[in-house]
Amino acid sequence: MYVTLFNEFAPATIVPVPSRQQNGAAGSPSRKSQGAGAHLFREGDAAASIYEIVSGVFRLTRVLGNGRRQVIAFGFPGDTIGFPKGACHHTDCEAITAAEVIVHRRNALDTVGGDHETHQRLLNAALREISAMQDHFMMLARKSAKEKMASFLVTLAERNGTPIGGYTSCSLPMSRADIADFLGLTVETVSRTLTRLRKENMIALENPQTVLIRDMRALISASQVSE
Amino acid sequence: MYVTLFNEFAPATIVPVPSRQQNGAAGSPSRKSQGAGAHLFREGDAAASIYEIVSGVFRLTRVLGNGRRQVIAFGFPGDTIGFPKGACHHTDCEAITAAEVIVHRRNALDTVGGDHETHQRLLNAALREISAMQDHFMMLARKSAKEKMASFLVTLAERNGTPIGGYTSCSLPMSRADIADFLGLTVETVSRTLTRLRKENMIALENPQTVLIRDMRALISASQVSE
DNA sequence: ATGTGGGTTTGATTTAAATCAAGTTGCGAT
DNA sequence: ATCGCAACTTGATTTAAATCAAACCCACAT
Repeated sequence: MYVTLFNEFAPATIVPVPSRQQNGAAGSPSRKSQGAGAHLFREGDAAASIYEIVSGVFRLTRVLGNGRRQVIAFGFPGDTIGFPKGACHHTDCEAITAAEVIVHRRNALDTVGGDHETHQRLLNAALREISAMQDHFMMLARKSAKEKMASFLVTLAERNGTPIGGYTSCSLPMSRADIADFLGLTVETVSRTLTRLRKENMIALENPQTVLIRDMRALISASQVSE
Repeated sequence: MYVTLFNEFAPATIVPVPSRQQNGAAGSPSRKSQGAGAHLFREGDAAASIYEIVSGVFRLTRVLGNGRRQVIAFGFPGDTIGFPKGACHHTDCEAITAAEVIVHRRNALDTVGGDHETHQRLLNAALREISAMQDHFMMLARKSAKEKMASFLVTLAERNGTPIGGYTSCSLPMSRADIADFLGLTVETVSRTLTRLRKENMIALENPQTVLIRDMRALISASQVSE
């Protein structure tokens, strides 16, 4: 089994499950803190728990033979990271900021006698995830660097942004390399594309980790595949 | 809800479910024949059934604003195509050869009182699918045209190939355009890459729709990300 | 205060794949 | 047979992004 991470913008693998599941035979959930850079788990680890992100941001990656790496998804507070599929993880999961998670034992999932409703929720989450991943296919295969970058910022803003005046401010907790490996680009291209969006007055960079979206309409239209 | 198609090589959305589910309250499955080019369903259609492919090959696609198209997966006999996620399909599904499917009503899935084991199987299938899709991310984002093409042929051969002497013969029921839209390339690049693999003696083209894999070892090594 | 080094930006150049543009090939219809 | 057409292949050229290379910026440690 293998559920990983699901949210709107992440293509992928973060399951937003309303916080509950305190009771029942599933065992009591416990809290866990993670420093920035600490791994929640690694590819190949036995998968025994499902984590609910309370605070902080996580990054899910897969590594390819040589150096090539694919960032599968980013996980934000409210997302849940779980992992069925055999018994071991297929991705690395690392906190990119200090973070806190709630740990649920995953027994409830594989026992056939387990919680029916939990099952249902998990299945729905997995299916939503699949749909989101299909969108990300388009992104990776058919979008230009500018379209990718704009899409990324738009979804990040929807998820993470705070309104400032008429604008939206949005922090980029992940490095340029992470963004590049998520979008299938290089750091240089990510950087260049950001400056390009800046020069076109769609965004401003308050500092390298904070973008101000100055023209959401234009950004959204740039995120769509151009004619 | 939204399960679509899952198999090994398809990144995506074809669920290989052992043929059963004849009994129970789910309603009796019926057969359906499809001519080549006929749609099993379209994006936006209400999703009421799950289909099991008996014969033929299907193509699952998503379309982007202008002409850009992404082929999400190909479905072969033994694969099952289903569709939760709200109540409507998020992809087009078209038979690319004459085909036959078994139709299962999908009631069993959303009813909480439904078949527990079916649920479990579906969830597992979805999770396997997610894992496969993550691999396809790598493919789309990080592989060269040659690596993509080689990967495609290798998985197609595993799934579909028939041994001929020491070689493996493999039919390509889909058009070059389908392959291109699956791999995130253009038709021209697909064609050129095939000739290149041919000139390197890894494959031969018996005719445009049939490849003979002459050196599987080399093809597999070409499918991996080069140093 | 002064290096040191990671992360980021910018610039010059190369390159893989896209695009533009003809040809083939094979097939089904007249 | 041969016409017309769609699918495929091949060739020439362009282009977006990668690569190679050098600064820049800033936090942090000496």
